[in-house]
Amino acid sequence: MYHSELFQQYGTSYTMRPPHALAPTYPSAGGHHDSYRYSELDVPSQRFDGLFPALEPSQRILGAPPLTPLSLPPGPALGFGQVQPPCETPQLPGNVKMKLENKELWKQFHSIGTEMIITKSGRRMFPQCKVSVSGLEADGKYLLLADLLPVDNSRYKWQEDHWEASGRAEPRLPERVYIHPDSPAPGSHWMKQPISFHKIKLTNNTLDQMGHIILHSMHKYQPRFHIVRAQDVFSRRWGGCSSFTFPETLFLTVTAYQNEKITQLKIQTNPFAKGFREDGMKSKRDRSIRGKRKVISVEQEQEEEEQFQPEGECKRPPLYSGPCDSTLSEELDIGRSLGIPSPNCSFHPITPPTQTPPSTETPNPSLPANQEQGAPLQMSSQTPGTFLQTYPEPPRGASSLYSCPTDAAQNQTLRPSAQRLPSGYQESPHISHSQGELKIYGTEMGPPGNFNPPSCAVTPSVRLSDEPMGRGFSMNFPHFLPNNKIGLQISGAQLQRMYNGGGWM
DNA sequence: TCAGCTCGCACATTTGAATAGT
DNA sequence: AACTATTCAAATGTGCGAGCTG
Repeated sequence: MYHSELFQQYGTSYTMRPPHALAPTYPSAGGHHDSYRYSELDVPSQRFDGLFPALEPSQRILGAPPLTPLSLPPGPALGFGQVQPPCETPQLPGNVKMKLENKELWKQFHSIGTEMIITKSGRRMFPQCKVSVSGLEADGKYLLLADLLPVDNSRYKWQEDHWEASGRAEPRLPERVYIHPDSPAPGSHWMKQPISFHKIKLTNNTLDQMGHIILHSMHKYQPRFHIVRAQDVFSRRWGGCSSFTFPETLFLTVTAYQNEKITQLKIQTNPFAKGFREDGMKSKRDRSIRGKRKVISVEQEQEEEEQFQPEGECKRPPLYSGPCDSTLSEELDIGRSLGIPSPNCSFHPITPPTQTPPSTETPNPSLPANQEQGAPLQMSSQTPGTFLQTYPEPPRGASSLYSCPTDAAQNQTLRPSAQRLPSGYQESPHISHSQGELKIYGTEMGPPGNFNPPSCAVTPSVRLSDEPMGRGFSMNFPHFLPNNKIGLQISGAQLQRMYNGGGWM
């Protein structure tokens, strides 16, 4: 689920950080940048006046940034020269861990230099981002989010057999966040099976209206994952956030594959590219007979199944058996058969600067504790050989959590205005809306640990109410909120505070 | 001139509705 | 009537390659 599906009326551009952290500018190697403004992405400020009455319109820059409900820590190596305010986001417990499930496959790509196709209409990632989490409270509600961070300020070029930097990066694009469609869900739900982000789509269309993640071609990006705690079903406060990155998931964006090895590995491992395998219709060997349906023997099919289908793959996920996003397994562990060397790269925690940073670079002393510094994402002039050596092994015992202190005092000041809620919202069976608040709620909760949505898909927002849309909106999640069992509320005050750079509470 | 991008193509997979069977 | 299994078509996800563009 993209944020745009949750907050349609605001457009599709939401940043993961408060606007003062956004770079309306062009980051340079020195951490300073020239002013740059995406005028075509500006959103009329009056659209947000109801939500952020206290904000100066001048703060609303770069593609409707104010509307993020998710003010997360800025990424590493972003080149921002602006000091961040102290983060008030409470941390999740230290035992909250995230693991990259399909690490071996990622490593295979990473060893070559992962390339991701981006298209105007949006392209899924392969390998997909698939993680498992632990350490959550079984009955606590959490959101899982993902975004993509630019790794450095360089644009890259493929030179015969390797990537090398070739000039400055394009101006930053509005950062978007992918919200896992199961969100929010109890910790027991997130922990019971791997969580797949396979529905993330990447696009190079800066005017994309579909909510896909907008990236520049020929740039390096690092996926980042967030676990955000929603304190309880009806809470108006959210609390706790942990962010994670995995170095082997770093990739270069392209509109056409540059490295033939990547092409072959994608074809060999991606089920959707089966038709391009050596025994497929589009193989080089068989292109002359294109148009004729290939007859594959049963034995061949079985052989393929054994070779390429992962154990327990859900080829046709049964309905009502749990969220597909969490159970779909589309990737294949063929690393051993391919004999591709695995680089020494592993889970890379986003470590507070107070702890030993796994980076080889000097942490920016001006950065406060709420900024990630642990990920040594700077890469430049790399060859496939050096591609692997960017991430040293994190020190043992390094925290896997992003953390920052809680500001309890400010928490107490959060008093979302009840009058903003439409009349009768408490009786509404689905979602109420108003200028300042989105309220998705229900009256029943299943037993802890027994969360089991009937379908993986979150239907794009469907208008339910007869009220005029105006600045408010109404949504329904028929797949996700059967019998109104799950609730989520975002208050205008919370949004505003997050926009102002505050935390989650 | 050319690197990079767009678009249409063919093929494979996924998805869900329709239908049949129990 | 309810449930399960199967079939089938539409939707979607792939890489390829020709043509376009700046």
